[in-house]
Amino acid sequence: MTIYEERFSGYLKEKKLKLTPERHIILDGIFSFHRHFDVEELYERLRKNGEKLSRATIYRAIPLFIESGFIKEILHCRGKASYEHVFGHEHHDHLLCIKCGRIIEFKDDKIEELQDKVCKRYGFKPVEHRLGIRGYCKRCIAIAKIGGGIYGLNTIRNRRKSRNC
Amino acid sequence: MTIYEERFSGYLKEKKLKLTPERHIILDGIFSFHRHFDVEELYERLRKNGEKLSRATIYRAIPLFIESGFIKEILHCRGKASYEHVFGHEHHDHLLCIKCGRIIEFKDDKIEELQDKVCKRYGFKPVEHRLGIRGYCKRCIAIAKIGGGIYGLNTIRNRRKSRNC
DNA sequence: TTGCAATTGAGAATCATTTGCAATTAAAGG
DNA sequence: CCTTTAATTGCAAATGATTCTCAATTGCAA
Repeated sequence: MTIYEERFSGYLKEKKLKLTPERHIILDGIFSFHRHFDVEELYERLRKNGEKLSRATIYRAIPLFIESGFIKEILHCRGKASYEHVFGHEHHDHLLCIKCGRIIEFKDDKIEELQDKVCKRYGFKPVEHRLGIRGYCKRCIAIAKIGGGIYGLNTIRNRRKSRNC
Repeated sequence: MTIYEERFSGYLKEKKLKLTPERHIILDGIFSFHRHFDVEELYERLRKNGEKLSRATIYRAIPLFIESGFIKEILHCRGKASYEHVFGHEHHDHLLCIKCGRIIEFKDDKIEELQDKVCKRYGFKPVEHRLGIRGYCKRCIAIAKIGGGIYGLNTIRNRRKSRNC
């Protein structure tokens, strides 16, 4: 039993919830993959792995994983929620391209420090934080330059087409 | 013409977009209301005001307002996006107490600066950003010290009911 | 005034997420 | 092992925010 499994089963017991095979499968799926994921991706990955379970079960399990601190939701894009696992990983923040949807991770200790300072200033005990910057990524800027500038018509049209984030 | 109308019309012209009566109505609607709003609320408010325009037009205008820096998206809860206007208001970030729900606004220029630096590092052009720190506020920490601990069952249950927003 | 690309409204379409329900099952206590 | 019971599942239908389609309209540059 991995440390996550142990911790998760403890969490469930405490809440009088059941450790079902499905939840086990989902947990493994989450921790066997080290990138952002959304429900559909997770579902398909598990399916390809031969697992049998339904989307609904995953949707129903997500809040449990969030609440127990295993995953957290990161920025919404294209009307879809994305998650990443958190347990045992270093914290980082995100740049989200509102044109192509790309997510760039970054980490900046100075920013973290300043956040702690702010918390101290307010007598606030931080548990987690989320910093997301939306804008245009390098590649989309380059493409836009050919087509007439970052804020050209193309950009706006494309953003609309791609369900602006 | 108000200063935001002027600025918005400049923005549109630059992008070869049109300043339609509908966009004007939406702009006024946004700035005549000083709280968070979602599209449905804005739509109904304008309707009650006797304005004739469709939801679709509002949805289509939102990206323009975001991109031109007039509003920003503040949270996605239960599948719905909320916005607040920004123009003429200083930017601020949030401390969110996960026990009592209090929101404390703060501003830190140093953090903003560092964010810009990060963007430069990645060749990223920021449009807007969001920083939210979740944790426990001063008052709740004080209460917890007397009572039974920060993580009361109610807290956890309520968080689940509200879908971890 | 004209030409035309941008915009609009209305409702249909989309698509992620949620829910109702009947059948199944984990887990606690015999 | 057996029973009991509330939790869980899968499926499909429902929901609900957002986007799209398209014909008709309109802002605005020339």
